[in-house]
Amino acid sequence: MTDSAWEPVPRTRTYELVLARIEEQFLTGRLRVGDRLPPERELVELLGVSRAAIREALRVLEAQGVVRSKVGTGPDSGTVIAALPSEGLTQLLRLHLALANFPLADVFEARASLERSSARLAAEHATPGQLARLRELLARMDEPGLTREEFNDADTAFHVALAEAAGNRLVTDLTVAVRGAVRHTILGAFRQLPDWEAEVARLRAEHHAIHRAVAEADADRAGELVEAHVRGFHQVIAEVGPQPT
Amino acid sequence: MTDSAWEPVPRTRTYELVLARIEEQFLTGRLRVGDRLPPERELVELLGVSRAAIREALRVLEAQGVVRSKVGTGPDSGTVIAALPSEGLTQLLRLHLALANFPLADVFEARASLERSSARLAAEHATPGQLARLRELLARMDEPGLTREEFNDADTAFHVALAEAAGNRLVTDLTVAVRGAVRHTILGAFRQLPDWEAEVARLRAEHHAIHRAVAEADADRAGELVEAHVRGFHQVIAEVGPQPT
DNA sequence: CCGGGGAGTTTGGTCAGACCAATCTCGCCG
DNA sequence: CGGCGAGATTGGTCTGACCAAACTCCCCGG
Repeated sequence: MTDSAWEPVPRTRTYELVLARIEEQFLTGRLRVGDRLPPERELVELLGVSRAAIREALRVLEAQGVVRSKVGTGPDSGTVIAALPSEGLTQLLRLHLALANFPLADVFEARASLERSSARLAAEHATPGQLARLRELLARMDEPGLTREEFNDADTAFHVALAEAAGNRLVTDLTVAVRGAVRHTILGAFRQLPDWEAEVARLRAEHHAIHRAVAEADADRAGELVEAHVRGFHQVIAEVGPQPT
Repeated sequence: MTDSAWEPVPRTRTYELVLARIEEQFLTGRLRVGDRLPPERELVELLGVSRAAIREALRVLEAQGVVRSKVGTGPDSGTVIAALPSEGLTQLLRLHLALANFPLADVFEARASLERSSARLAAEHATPGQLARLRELLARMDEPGLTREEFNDADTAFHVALAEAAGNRLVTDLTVAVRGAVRHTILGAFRQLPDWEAEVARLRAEHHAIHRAVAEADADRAGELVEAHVRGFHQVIAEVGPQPT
């Protein structure tokens, strides 16, 4: 304990205190998803700080996907507690990706790991409805004449649906976020592909194989296939080189 | 395309426009980690918006771990681009955990998946220095008389070091974030354990086994051990029941 | 000549107060 | 009975001011 003795208390900013008060309401369960926060002007009186401080705190919560604000007097107006983690996660990942804090390879590595797990769980727990949803997205991707954007969005939806079938909300939101964060990168790479049709054919075949393994409840195979699918896709993206946004 | 036809453009708030401008600088590489943003008052003139709008945007970036602000005139004062994704991630996960958007089981499931991957990669790529770091943390955890908090922090550091040895920054930051987000929960559960000493002994043994597998470059075993370790720990935490913060 | 101690400057932090705009409520009038 | 408009509620934005931290730099005394 000789080092860092008497480290001074960091001056806390007002908006952080506001944030702490609000978080406290979450932890004690006094505020839950769907509830409305008091109006900003009321919080000013309750907490004894300026409206600017209140608003900065609310902006942070909004960026985290915790609240959503609307003007007006309606039942869903005002600032209400929402649960949109994937949006906040997406934005966060996207910025740090832009700042090159996360190499693209790391993102794909994480995807491979998470989605392998999703596929295994989905193979074990997927409901008929979830399997139908996967088939529906397979059909969508099989449609001829899709633009690269349309195909990618269906592709993303397929992987997200797989995560949903696994029944893990955190992994689902992470999947949504990661796909959202690299969307631009992927679309850029798609445009550079020497043979787009061949690539799409390969992706379609792999998706069908994954769906089959999941439908047959073969967790091991489903996991392996998804992992290989993600890695193979990364290979393709990496080969056309990093795209300037 | 019959539904949602003519969906109106959502009125964008000023601070979001500011955010977009700043993000643009990231994407084009004009602003990089370590650079300083113009002073708030200067941004007011550059972008033609009020200082409040600027500040709300900066708060968001700060919450995401993208910038860090300090008063004064020093070289590292002002608002500078930082790269602290784990802090933003931690806060985000913690709030959504508090709001019960993420069941604890989901968090542990994600951990199991990510850390299995980390262990495998670490077994393949760990440098001597990283292995030494792991040994150091093992020794720390072996010290007698540690408080539950001290043990948990060393435990967390061990798992983070493992992720670092795997060489994946995104996964490392996710690991830090997840551990930070459930720190309170874990400490609360620790206090309820019927036999703390026995549990610690088990954790120590498992950590040593993991380190051994990594040191011997046995990826398969390292992965299996970590996955089992995380699941077993979850079992213990879940058994003592959900703790009221 | 050297060094310490202000004064001044820069920069984020905070506040007060005002006005705008979207949206709903409710009662009046046709 | 129905529609429309006034008013209330609420977030969105701006202006302008002052505070406090932290550095720069120069002046004055040794």
